[in-house]
Amino acid sequence: MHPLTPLRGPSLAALAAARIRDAIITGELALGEALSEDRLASALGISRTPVREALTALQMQGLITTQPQRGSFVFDPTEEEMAELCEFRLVVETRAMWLSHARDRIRLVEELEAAQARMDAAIAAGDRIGWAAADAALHEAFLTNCGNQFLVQAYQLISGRISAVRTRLLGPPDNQSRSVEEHREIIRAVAGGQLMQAETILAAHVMQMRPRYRTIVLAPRLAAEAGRAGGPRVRRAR
Amino acid sequence: MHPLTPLRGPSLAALAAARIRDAIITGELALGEALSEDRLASALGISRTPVREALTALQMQGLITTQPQRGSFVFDPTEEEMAELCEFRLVVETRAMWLSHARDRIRLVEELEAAQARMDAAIAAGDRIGWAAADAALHEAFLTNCGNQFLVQAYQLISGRISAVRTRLLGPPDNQSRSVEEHREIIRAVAGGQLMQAETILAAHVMQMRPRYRTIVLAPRLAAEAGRAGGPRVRRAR
DNA sequence: ATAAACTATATCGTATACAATTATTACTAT
DNA sequence: ATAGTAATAATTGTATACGATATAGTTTAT
Repeated sequence: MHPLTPLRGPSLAALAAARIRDAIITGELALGEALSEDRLASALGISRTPVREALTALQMQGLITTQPQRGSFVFDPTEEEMAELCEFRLVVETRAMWLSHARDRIRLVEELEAAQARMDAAIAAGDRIGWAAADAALHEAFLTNCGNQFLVQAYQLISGRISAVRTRLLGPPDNQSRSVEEHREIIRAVAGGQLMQAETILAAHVMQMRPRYRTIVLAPRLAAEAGRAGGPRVRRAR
Repeated sequence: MHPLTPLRGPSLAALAAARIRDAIITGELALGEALSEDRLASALGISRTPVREALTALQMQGLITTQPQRGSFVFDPTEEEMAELCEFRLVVETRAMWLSHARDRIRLVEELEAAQARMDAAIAAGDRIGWAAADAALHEAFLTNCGNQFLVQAYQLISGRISAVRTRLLGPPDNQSRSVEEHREIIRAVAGGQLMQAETILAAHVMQMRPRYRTIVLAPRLAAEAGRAGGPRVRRAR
């Protein structure tokens, strides 16, 4: 295939970015949590320089916000931002679905089904992180072969945030079966060439994230704050 | 309006990013040209640290590419990449036009006409850079009030590259009047609520960039290389 | 003359040190 | 007790130094 593999080790900055990104997505770092360059550097066993580079990269992906002389904070969307996020996500995913289907629908369906299989396995094993990862992979399957690198980049602009929020919403088992069933329906529609129908289901599926975010993430937080009995007080962005 | 203005000076890294970005857009730095962190730092009178930060930011905007241990290079799109760039640009601009029109069409038309006026003035004054800037402002007017920050971010993913290429295409005076006339038609259609028509003109207008890029940028370069009489040999990415 | 090996230079990647800014705490006066 | 103030700690922003790697030029052997 390729003439010769690159064979270059990733830089510490890239490794740090990947590691921190993972920590945010899996929930190891909480939404809104303050990040100290010093502590991150110590924790990762490297100096602050590559950590800073990683943080600027993560900032571009919207996973953190940095305030001058104050610190960096894990992103922490309001409900309105969540709505915009979903809206944008839907635009990009939908367009990518059409492009991808037009280019190579066999491959598209294959990848969708592969992700679906991984998801089933993760659910059966009770692996929540694996489930979330497979969910992300399923939706990203629309992008991988859409043929426009800029559409992919546009999706990367939000995919991290989507993944991070998704992890936090993997709660109520009653939603599991529903979500799984919607995925199946989407795949079935795409495989059958019923893209308009797939679009409809996809829209409903994607837009569910907003109310669920409010119920599962925002509401408990407000309740805790009202009762002043909130857990450990964390430094947050304002 | 705002409770209190931030009143914080921008960091050296931000200043450097803006300065280098400007140099790329105005043509002070050539497409494909090699950039040395050391030389940039000396030229800007700062250390390498903020320069590196600026370069990572510019890389995210697609204005440069960085190769490990080799250097950074100003972006230098192939014709295919240029086509994808235009395609994506059209998708985003069109969608933003509809959203913006629905939200506040009065303001949209105002901003379009303001940019148009700036453009006329720049052309009359023979200010090519000013012309290009006004052209960019006109198209960005669709974005500024579309109400979705992520659409704006998606546009920023490519707007720098678009601006940089535009500067290089400001050549043949015969295209000037045509481009100006198209802008007028777009504004007229938007003001009249004829968005479908505006979309059609916008599509033609945006897509012209690809063939013009081939003719004005790519073709002369190939000719020079064939004759081996090319100007000063510059280090380029491979 | 050509190709291979070696040296020198340029460039980036990372660590560390210091300065500037912000937040927190302790303290004092009312 | 509360508001204001000064001292302290924590944090980022920038500069500098050093090592690692890639490129270019030079030398040498065939």
